[in-house]
Amino acid sequence: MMSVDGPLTLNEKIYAVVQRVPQGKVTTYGQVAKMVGKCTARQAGYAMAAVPADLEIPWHRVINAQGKISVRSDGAPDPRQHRALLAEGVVFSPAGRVDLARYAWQPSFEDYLQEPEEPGLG
DNA sequence: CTTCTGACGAAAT
DNA sequence: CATTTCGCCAGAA
Repeated sequence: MMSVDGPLTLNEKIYAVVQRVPQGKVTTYGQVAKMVGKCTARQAGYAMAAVPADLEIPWHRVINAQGKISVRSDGAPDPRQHRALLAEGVVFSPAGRVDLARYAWQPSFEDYLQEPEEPGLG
């Protein structure tokens, strides 16, 4: 079991959101961060870099706001991420970018762990 | 305990 | 479009 200081650690919240990204769709670090709530795109990136091999997180569906696969410390993007997306039907432009207007995941209100803004409930 | 490193994004210049 | 600044979690040594 993982130790937690609250219901979930920040990374666990991020993983929970990424797990909701459907096949054939992509999301961005910034989008994940907003859905998690108190989180930044940077944190989402850190979390992706720390995805436990135990968990089955569709981390390959998380790309940057430019619609491109982010490079790792290697200096180049992981080819496995590119292949995984192609296998799901995600199309890349000649520049190696994904059309976010077409493939970006459109989450429902319930997909959010924490409302990013006043939902108007109270 | 300290130090280092690691999948980003928005705004200003 | 390129560069700079800020944001500030988690694991390893």
